Amino acid sequence: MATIRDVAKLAGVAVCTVSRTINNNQNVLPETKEKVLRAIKELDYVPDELTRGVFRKKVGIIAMLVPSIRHQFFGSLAYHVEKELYVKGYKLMLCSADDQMEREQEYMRVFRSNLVDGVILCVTHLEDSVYENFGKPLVMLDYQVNEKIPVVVCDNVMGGELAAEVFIKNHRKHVLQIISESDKPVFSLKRHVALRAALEAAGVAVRDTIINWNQYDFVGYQDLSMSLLETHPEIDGIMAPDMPAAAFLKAAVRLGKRVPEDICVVAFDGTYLTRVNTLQITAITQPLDLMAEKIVEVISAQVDGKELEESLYIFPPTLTRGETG
Amino acid sequence: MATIRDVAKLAGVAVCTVSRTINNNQNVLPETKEKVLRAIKELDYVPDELTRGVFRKKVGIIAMLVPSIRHQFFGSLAYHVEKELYVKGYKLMLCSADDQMEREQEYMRVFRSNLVDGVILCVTHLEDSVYENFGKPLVMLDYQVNEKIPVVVCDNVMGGELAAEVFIKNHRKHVLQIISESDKPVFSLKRHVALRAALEAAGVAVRDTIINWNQYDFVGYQDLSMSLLETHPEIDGIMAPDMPAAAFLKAAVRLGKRVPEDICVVAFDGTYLTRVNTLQITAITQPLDLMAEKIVEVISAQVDGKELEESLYIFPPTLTRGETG
DNA sequence: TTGTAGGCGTTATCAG
DNA sequence: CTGATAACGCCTACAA
Repeated sequence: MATIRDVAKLAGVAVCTVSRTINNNQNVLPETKEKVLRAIKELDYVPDELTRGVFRKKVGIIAMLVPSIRHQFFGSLAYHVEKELYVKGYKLMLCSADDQMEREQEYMRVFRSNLVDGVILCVTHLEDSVYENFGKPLVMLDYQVNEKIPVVVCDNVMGGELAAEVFIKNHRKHVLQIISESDKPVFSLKRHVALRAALEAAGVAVRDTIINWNQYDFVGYQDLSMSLLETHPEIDGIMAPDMPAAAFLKAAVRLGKRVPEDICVVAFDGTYLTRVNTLQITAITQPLDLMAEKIVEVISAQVDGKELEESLYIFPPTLTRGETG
Repeated sequence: MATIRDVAKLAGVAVCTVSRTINNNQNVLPETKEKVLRAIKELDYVPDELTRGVFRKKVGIIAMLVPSIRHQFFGSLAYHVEKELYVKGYKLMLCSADDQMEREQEYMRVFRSNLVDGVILCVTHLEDSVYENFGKPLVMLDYQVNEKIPVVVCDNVMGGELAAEVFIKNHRKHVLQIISESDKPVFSLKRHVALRAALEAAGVAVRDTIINWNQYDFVGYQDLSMSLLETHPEIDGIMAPDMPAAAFLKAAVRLGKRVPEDICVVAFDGTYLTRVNTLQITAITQPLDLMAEKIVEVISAQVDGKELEESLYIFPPTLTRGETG
């Protein structure tokens, strides 16, 4: 790999002239510039972004840490985030904690070593102090450590209420909600509180099942849903994230239940997992494109040293009517 | 952010002593080491991996360029790749070309700027010379430029034949295969040649529909499948990648066709998209875990300057019997 | 065992 | 407009 020195030598100019040519382009005689560009082409020279990064204290990479790349929700979110980042000239470094705390910790360490300019955190199992003392631009998705660390999140209360409406309109009596276990007061818990409140006010019974994210893949959800529906045949409505929702739909159909007459399924998130099924699943859809836009706006503003006006950005979800409720 | 100098000052030693403490740990008096470690902790010092990278000419990051992060196939593959990379101490930088050549090109440029140690390429729309003159460790997934650039791929011929068997056993007469358009002689085309050969030998008619990856999302596939099945009611078998396969299944059911009696669906890839449906889709499953293992082995061997014994690694797919054929 | 000096590839400063 | 020179933060000789 050619260095800037090689280019300078070949072009017969000083190193800094090459540097100027690559960067500002100011104060370089057109013919000198021409010579330099020819040498660059000749040597197939590409500036070392690593070294540049050392100097500028900025590499142009934003990291995004997710529980697992496999989850379609994060795949979709990452898709939109990457798109927005690209427009601003950043590259995305997508990292998967693989649902392990140890790896989450290791990644947080790596992020602090200047390999990235900022971090989008979709997973927050570590101690608050880790985030408080992180020392680099941060955006979180489901948990607010303090007012200094911005959060972009969908309006979970509204989401829970939208779901409740669906169940009420369908005259449900026993609704089951699948709750992801959490060691912290994350925003997504609010949807469950809201759903319960709205349903109980309407005289509907609500049952909670708490699950561990890292314990289930689709097959696991399938087993869980089968046994739950068998044990509790009274259940006539379910709210769950997309993947478990699909599993419950599958289980319900297998058990001979009619959908939506016997059982309603409402998926929370609304990725295309809710559409691939023969029956389209009714969903509370998070506006991932808008959220991604805000996430990128917030993280890049911080990288540029700007002050943020708010620290909490809430986006309303929408109800996507499907055939399951 | 504290630098190595701050640590040295606080610990009352020279900079290089700190460096040695962080790295080798050789030839440092236990008590000196102790002092240094205390200072590191005190200052919450994290070495600047950027600078280290400049020196070592290695950053510990491997990039993976995919057509689009949204595609579950690449999400799953990335999941396994990341897992293997992590074990070897590498971080993954997952990049999405978003099905645009321009972005593919831009990423290839960035990759050469030393921000990554090697690249896993799942998308290869550029001129061969770009890959030939890349100058960094490379692994490709579906296209062999030359014998110097290693390829990890699933046995597409075998995959096509496995699919053909399914159709033949089900006594199909008119099979449709969905082919991704390609400007290059990629390996995945072989599955279609193999399927056609095997089916025609058995007297089964084969129809091809060529699609453009970047033209369809699930809704697009749904429209396509609907119109194709309506226009060609004689079709009684379909081979397609997971997502279009799911779309065809949905369309078939909507059109009142019985599955698998009236129409068989075989998905190629076998990600969990084939499992979330009420009917599990029969699939030709690529061994992504094994492939990822090999990919990482091959890329890291190159980063370490080792010579590769082979340049083509082919993995047999397996037939996952579902309920659609 | 520890410290000093020089270099990695760039860029900014300040002469010329 | 262009060229030395120092600096970024770290690491490896080589010297002490």
